[in-house]
This record gives sequence, structure tokens and C-alpha cells, in this order.
Amino acid sequence: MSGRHYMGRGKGRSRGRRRVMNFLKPCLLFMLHQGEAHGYSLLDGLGEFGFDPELLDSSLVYRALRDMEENGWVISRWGEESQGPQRRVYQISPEGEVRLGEWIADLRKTRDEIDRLLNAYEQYVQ
Amino acid sequence: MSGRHYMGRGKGRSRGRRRVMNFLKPCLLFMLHQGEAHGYSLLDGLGEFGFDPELLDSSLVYRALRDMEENGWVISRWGEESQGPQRRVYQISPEGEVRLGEWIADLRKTRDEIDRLLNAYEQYVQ
DNA sequence: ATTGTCTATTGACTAATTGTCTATAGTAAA
DNA sequence: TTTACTATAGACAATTAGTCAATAGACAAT
Repeated sequence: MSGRHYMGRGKGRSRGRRRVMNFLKPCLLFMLHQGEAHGYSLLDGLGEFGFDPELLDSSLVYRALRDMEENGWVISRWGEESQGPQRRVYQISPEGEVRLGEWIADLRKTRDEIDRLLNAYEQYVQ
Repeated sequence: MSGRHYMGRGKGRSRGRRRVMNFLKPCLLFMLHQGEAHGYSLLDGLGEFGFDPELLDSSLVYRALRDMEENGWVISRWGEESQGPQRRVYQISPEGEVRLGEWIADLRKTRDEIDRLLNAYEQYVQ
């Protein structure tokens, strides 16, 4: 837990929008594949995958989780804790595991396509 | 030239939408970096980058080109040909070369992020 | 002549997605 | 009692993406 998620206004310069949602869901699902967690701690963990916690609006994370729950890929319950507000604990479902596998396959394909362009570019320059 | 772009209705099952525009522009710009061309021939060349010509609506390509022209990254003129309808010939501009370089850098970063997730997944499974 | 086909480009319509901002709410410390 | 931190949810506006239809020249076949 390293907290410190800036929630104020005027965060996202709004220029050069970093289209991030696409990659967010697979990352979240993978983290849940490793073990159940609640939104706020997932938010913290996203740094590992290249998300800048200063720029990532927490709404996106919560929305991604709700969306995935609607799709049946994760299941949530209210955690029975003491301190602080209630928090929703998510775990991955069997369907979620399947979806994660598909996403991984898609990402592999995406990576290979990007690689092909990068290689072509490197070969062509000079 | 291998033609054969299916233009009929009902092409895009509309399920599992293959969000493609993002990657389309860098590919087009790279192709123009290699030499000027018109939309239809670019459409043909996209197969090399993993685009399925059966699924890619040509509108997307033309729109991408127009958008990039609005941004000043490409310049077009009407080609002076004989046979067939007029066609718009595009070439990359100096600003486009700069933009292409930035896109390449972004794509490298994206690829590395995807790689990180893929590696984590492979390590974690079994 | 008219129909069909291939090359080639453009525009309209709609649905989905994204990012931003604001609201709510409990706890604890100052 | 005000502030700060943890935590989640919802509303809103803008952009984007994808589908489909329209236009149009050239040429071959009917």
C-alpha cells in the first residue's frame, strides 16, 4: 500500500490522451487471478504495469471492475472489515479465467503486430 | 495489387469488435514514409501489418488519411491518371515524420508493457 | 443502351468508449 | 469540527469507431 492517489481536478491535461482502458481490464483481471482484492489496492498495484498513478483516475478502475462483474468475469462481495468505509472485494470467476486466457492470446497477437511494425521501421530507417 | 475488398453489408458481425483505428494510423504513416501512395493501394498493403482485408472497412482507411491530413502529417493531391476514377495521392510531411517517430516510441513502450504482463502471466501460470 | 463490376473516395448515422469531475461516506487524527 | 485519508459510485461531455449508403469514372459483357 503506498496510497497517494491524487483526486483533485485538472489532472489530465486532456491533450495527448493516454487511451488506457483497453489494457486496464486485462491487468486487473490478471491481478485478481493472483488473488482477490478490492479496488483501491488494485489501483495501487497498477504501477507495476506501467500506469502512472498520478494520471490514472480511480473512476476508471472502479468502472472497469463493475463492467467485468456485469460480464461475469469477476464476483464481488462487501468485505467485512472494521476501519474505514466499506470496500468491495473482487475475485475472478471461472469465466474470468477463460476470458483472461483469451486476452492474453490477443495481447500476444497485438505485441507481435507491433513488433512487425517496429522491425520494419528500424530496417527502413537508414 | 491484389484487390478484392468486400464492400457489402453485414461484414462486421459487430460482436467482438476489433478496435483497430489506433494502430491503423501509425501503419499508414509508416507506409507513406516509404513512399507516396493513394488510399486504395494503402488498403491493400495493410495485410502486412495483420489487418484482415475482409474485415477492414475501407472507410476507416480513408477517414484515417483525412484526419492525418487535418493534422498536417500528410499532404494530398489529386493524381493525374487516366483510367478509373480520380484518386487522391498522399505523401508524408516533415511533421508527419516527426509524428511517426513519436508513434514508434509510444508503440515501443506499449509493447514493453504488454510484454511485462505476458511474462508475469507466464510465470504465474504453473 | 443498360447492367454489372472494379477501382476509388466520401459522408451520414449510431453506438460505444473514454476521460473528467463531482458526490457520497466512514474513520481517525489534528 | 474541520481536515485528511480510504473507498466507491454516478453523471456528463466529447470523441471515436464501426457500419452502411452514396457517388462516380472506366470498361466489359449482355
